[in-house]
Amino acid sequence: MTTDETPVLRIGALAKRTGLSVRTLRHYDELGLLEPAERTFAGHRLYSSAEVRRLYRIVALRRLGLGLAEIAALLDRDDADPLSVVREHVAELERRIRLEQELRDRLERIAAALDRMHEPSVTDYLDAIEGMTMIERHYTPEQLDYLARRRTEVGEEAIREVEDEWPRLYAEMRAEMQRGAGVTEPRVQELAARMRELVGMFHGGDEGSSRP
Amino acid sequence: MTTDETPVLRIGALAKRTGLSVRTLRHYDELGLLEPAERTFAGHRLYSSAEVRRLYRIVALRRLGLGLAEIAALLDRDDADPLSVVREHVAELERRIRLEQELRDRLERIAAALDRMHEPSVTDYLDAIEGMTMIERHYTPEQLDYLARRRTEVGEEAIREVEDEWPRLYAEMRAEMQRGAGVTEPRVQELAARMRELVGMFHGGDEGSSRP
DNA sequence: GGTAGACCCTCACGTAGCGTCAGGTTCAAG
DNA sequence: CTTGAACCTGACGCTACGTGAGGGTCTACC
Repeated sequence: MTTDETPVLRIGALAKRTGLSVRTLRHYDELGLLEPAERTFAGHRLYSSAEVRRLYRIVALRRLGLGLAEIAALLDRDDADPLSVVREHVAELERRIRLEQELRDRLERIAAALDRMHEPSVTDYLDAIEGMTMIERHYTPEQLDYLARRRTEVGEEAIREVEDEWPRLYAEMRAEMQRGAGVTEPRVQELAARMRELVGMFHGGDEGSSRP
Repeated sequence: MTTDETPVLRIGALAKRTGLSVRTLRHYDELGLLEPAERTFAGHRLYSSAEVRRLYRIVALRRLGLGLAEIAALLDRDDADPLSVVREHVAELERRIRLEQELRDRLERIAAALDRMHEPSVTDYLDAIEGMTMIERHYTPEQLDYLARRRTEVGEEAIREVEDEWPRLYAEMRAEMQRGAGVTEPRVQELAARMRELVGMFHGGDEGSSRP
């Protein structure tokens, strides 16, 4: 694997190197979530560094509790911002570590009590179970807010883009028409296409990614 | 909830207190894994402290990666040793914490590189993914050994039981036959049944609990 | 005592994310 | 060339619940 995009890992090698299963990687390919860079003549999958980078993000988001469909939607929107996934992942790890340390301490107290032939209180056990479910609860309210805000910001960016650009496009279009340019003129076509693009950002932009 | 076995938690209360779902608790009841202490006249489930203690062990063993059937088998065998589950659980938490700290450190380096507009190496990403799968790998070799040793010890107990009892059974059987007793005699039938039981411990004892 | 909403029951269909297997082709080392 | 490992596609199956339907119970309040 070189630092450019030369494909060098077959599916088995990638699976072994990452600890994932071949079945998992094929599953992701089937879903269009992680497609190989190319295939050999025989149909073998070849993965390059871009796929590895994307795979990191997939697995990290899985660990954050997102379903595969959600991950696909998110990655297709966010492919320019790899840093945000890493940041979230770090935050999640720190949360887990903290909760696990608390739970471990709690369990050590339970173990000490059992060692002394004292039955721990029921509350101890209930707290321990609750600690376990807290650890496995993937989204804190803060994280959900963050993701929701992210979606909103993308929406807001689109709105601002349209607001900034539309008057300029309109003014240029008007200038062209006052100059007597026809609708087949390349510049007019260009302006019209961009205007259609901006309009399309509003109608095709929201995919409704609520989790069942 | 008092310190004796008075049932006081209904299923919703137990679910809320532990962070588990009502559905999960019902599911465990259906499986006979965690049965309520009693039911009200209306059929509501009532859980006491004994159930809470058992539930702790169930959830802990789930976190260790055992399936529910395996947990049932293990708990039915080990109901006298709650301390071992706590111990294993502590060990698993410490393992996870250690791996998560390593992964967090690794990710922070990746984030720093991305911050500086440097693309991290592919090896960094591969290592990160591997770190994630290591964390989720439930059984360390030591734990597998421990569980295997546990099963072996149970097996050895069965062997000893047969070795101790068989000669006595055989001697009694011989005495009965030298007395002229027929095979239909109750005592002879009893002895034969016990001998069949002991033999069956060898052939029916191993459930092949390998995990796919 | 009556009411209303939260909580409980059983039953049962459905699912996400793979695991496993079958049957066959390709690749790489000896 | 041979052989065994690695790869392909296709497809059935699984675990541990989630969800909804339809109905009864419990508890607090009027």
